This record gives sequence, structure tokens and C-alpha cells, in this order.
Amino acid sequence: MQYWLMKSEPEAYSIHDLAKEPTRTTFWDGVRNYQARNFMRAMKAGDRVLFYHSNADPPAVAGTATVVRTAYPDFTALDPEDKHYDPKATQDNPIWEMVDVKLERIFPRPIPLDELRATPGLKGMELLRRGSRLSVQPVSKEHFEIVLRLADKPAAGEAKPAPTGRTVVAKRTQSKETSKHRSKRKRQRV
DNA sequence: GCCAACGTTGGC
DNA sequence: GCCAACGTTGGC
Repeated sequence: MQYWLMKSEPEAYSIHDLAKEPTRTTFWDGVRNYQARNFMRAMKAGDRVLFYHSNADPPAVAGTATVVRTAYPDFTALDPEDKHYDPKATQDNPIWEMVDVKLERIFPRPIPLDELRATPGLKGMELLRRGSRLSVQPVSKEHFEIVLRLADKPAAGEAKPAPTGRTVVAKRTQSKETSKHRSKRKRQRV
């Protein structure tokens, strides 16, 4: 069993779009990076995937999916009308491939990128590397499980242990809407 | 909107 | 093979 993370801009295709598919399954088209493609080639049915919302506010892991079909040609590369058309791709040499993934679970709350960064156990995760742009990337089993645990915990800052030396009655939980998260940027791009 | 990081392209 | 120019990704 292998573990992966796949990015999608929610304005293009979100985990909620996946949930609306008749069989909660979609083909992961549009990957136009060789390294990312090679990772998809390595995927096996049953592998688990973190579904990440990039270019979102905030960027976050939104849930999980499983691989249900191994790599096959991404036909959108052959379609001149398609946004991800690649003139180098042909029937005989499609160049680009895709896999099918099926929604497993939408997290009760998305795990924002800054929380992932603040989680010591996730040190070294590819997603957190400065300048990381890979849209398909491997995730270690350990990191995958830590993310799952975060998903079922209250938002960061709400479950801190009491300060040492004395017991403290649970404080009113902090607003989840920190000013950072609230900061509104205009949507650009598709 | 800005820009750092990174991948690709093409001239040489 | 080198590398500058260019395009894209994606956080902020």
C-alpha cells in the first residue's frame, strides 16, 4: 500500500465536485509534469490519496481518496480544445497519463497548510518543502496517518494541554477564523 | 497582484 | 551541454 497527495484548485475541481460524481470517482487529467506523471504511473489500485486544495483560502488537505484505476493515457492532451492540450502528444505516444480516484472521505474540517507546517511530526513532508510545486507526490505512511489524526481533532489551538503546574478549566475555544484565514484576496485565475 | 521557485524551451 | 528567457505554480 502506497500513499500519495494530489493537488487540485477547488475552483477548477474540488473534493465536493468529486463527491457529486455518480460513483464518487473521477479521472485525474491535466497533469503535465513528468515527475508527477511518473508518480501516477507508480500508483496501484487501493493506494490512498490525500486530496489537497491548492490556491484555496486557506490551502488545505480536504479529505482522502483511493486509486481505483492505474495509469492510462490522458486523452485531454490530444484535444486541441482542451486547456491542457499538448501538441506533442499523439495516439501512439500520448505522453501524459492519468489515474482514476474515488472519494473516500471528506474531512470534518480541512487541515490548513499552516497547521500542517506547525505539526512537528510532519517535518520533511514534500508538500511543506519551500517551493514545492509537485501536484502529485508520495507521502509516507507515518505522515499520512498523522494527517488523518489531525482531521479528527478539533482545530489547532483548541486542544492544548493545560499549562504545567495547575489544572485549568477548558477555556473558550479560540475562533477558528483567525485574521490570517479571513484575509480576503481577490480570486484570480480560473 | 506580487513574486519565489521551478520546469521547459531553444539558441549557441 | 550550457544557460538565459520564458511560462507556470501556488503561497502570501
